[in-house]
Amino acid sequence: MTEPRGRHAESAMIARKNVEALRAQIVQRYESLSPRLKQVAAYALEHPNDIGLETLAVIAERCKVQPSTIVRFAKTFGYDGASDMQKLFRDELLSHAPSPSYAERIRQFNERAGDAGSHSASELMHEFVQGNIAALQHLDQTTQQPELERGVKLIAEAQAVYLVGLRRSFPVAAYLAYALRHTDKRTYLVDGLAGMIVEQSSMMGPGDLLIATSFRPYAQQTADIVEEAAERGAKVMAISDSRLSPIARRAELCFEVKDAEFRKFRSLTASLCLAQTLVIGYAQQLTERENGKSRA
Amino acid sequence: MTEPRGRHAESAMIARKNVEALRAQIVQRYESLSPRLKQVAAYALEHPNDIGLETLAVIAERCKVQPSTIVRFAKTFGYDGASDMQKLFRDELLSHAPSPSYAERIRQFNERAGDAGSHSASELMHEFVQGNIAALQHLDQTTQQPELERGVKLIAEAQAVYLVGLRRSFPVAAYLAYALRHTDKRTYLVDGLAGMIVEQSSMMGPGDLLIATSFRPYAQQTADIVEEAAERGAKVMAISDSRLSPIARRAELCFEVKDAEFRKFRSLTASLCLAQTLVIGYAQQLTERENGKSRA
DNA sequence: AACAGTATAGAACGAACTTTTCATTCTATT
DNA sequence: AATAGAATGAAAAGTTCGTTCTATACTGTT
Repeated sequence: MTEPRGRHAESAMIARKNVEALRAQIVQRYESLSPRLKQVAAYALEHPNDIGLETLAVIAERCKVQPSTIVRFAKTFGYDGASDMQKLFRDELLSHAPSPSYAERIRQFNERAGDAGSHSASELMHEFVQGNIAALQHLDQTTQQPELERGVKLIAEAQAVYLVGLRRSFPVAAYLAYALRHTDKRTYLVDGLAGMIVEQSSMMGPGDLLIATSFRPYAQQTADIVEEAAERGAKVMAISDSRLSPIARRAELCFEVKDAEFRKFRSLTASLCLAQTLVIGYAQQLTERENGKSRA
Repeated sequence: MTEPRGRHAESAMIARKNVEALRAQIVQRYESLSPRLKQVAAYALEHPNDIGLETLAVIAERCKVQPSTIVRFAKTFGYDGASDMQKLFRDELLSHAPSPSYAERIRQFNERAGDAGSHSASELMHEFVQGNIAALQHLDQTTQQPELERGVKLIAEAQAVYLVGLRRSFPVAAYLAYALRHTDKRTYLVDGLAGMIVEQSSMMGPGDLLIATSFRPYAQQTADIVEEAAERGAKVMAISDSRLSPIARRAELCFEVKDAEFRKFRSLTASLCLAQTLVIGYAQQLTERENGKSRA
């Protein structure tokens, strides 16, 4: 009988104990695995629940390997067989058990709710998540369909799109630049590199669109660029937290976004979601027109 | 052939849909059940997870009944067989499941979004909002408290923090740079400006921390910088979509983030929420220490 | 007390599943 | 170019599992 455990014997024994250890094992040994075993490894990391619940045939089919490969994988990591490994994942699923029983569920919930107040890192995250979800839902409720369509239309009609967003708004502008460059639209990120912000924005002209993002406290430079764009005949779309903001006043169209905020640190979740909607809305319109043309 | 469905036929059909309805059914009909079926009913209410995960033989043994009794129980409540009923409990387990259920939701979101034809702009936004919410909840559920704390600690202990994220990951790095500069931490954004990416990253040394962000398809340059950081003795924190990614392997700590995605356009919502948590976690720790000092 | 109808236990069966085996393909080395 | 060794795919072998069937025990009625 061949011995499947090599120099990984001890560590494999550790991996037998819990899924977390196994995950670590998989990551550590990933590079040394054969191609098929890599497939299984990746799937195991991505879909641990499937490993625990589905049959080998199903898992194999989803990994695009033979059932026997799953067994080989399990043995490689020190298990007697695939079933043996599956037990581990199953137990894990149970240990995180969501609904042991009604009483238990309610008890756990109360415990979690009860010890709020102190701010451990994961409590912080939980708060942000809740705040960001609220911000997203607010965005969804308050954003008007016609405004979105006007936004997409502005992008579609622009010869070129200039993007500006400084300081905390910079990631929004950067995301828009990245995303729009995946379409055929000429896109320029006004980043003020080498103090050339004036020079960069002096390129704008009629037929162009400036998408300006700015939140309180508004950067003066952003307002200046909006001003310049308007004077040069470019259209302006604003993403801001108020229609009264300096960049909103000269704008053709203004999206008012209320992002979650926590101790001076503004989240950008809602703004980015809006940005994504605009870009994909535009990309979709492009696709449809192409299809329309090719069909016609 | 006898018809197991009696006057409970319609309600049994409802019970088929979800565990909650079945529980109600069981409670309602409990008194009219035979002794053995009562045993099974009680067990099903108390240990729904067992019903979903264990084999009939095991469940039967724990109920102190024959396996065939479980089958009769299932048929009494309108299922084709015990396996049919088990599926229900299994799905329930998965839907409340800790991690991959949300991953599943994100996946489903992506699928739905993928095969969609044309959408109005506000429908698009609604879908993004839902997808992003799912991604945020997934983040909250899968991120481990100890990992977050290690992340904050890594930042706190670093002499300087270097940030890298190219292409679609750039906004994350930019946001981290912006946010961290509002603390006292020395922060450098490795942006590869003027082709100086190698020069910029050669500044790193022992005691420094590199926070690298990269998503599929991974930028080779980002992996190179991680490599260089590790060789120069700097610690590495990775924000990525897989622990198997090139940047994750050399990392001290890796956060696995599943962002919503729509036709190649990855959202950054979850990644940014994680970034925010880390920074504010660090900022809070700073504040607490200052307060501690001033009181002493 | 006998009987009809129902419930239960246990064995038996067939289907599905995991594991093993073996032939073939691939890869690296000489 | 040849060959040894590893990796893989396909299928057989062996096991486990869910379901059904039947004999028996129970319950309530006449």
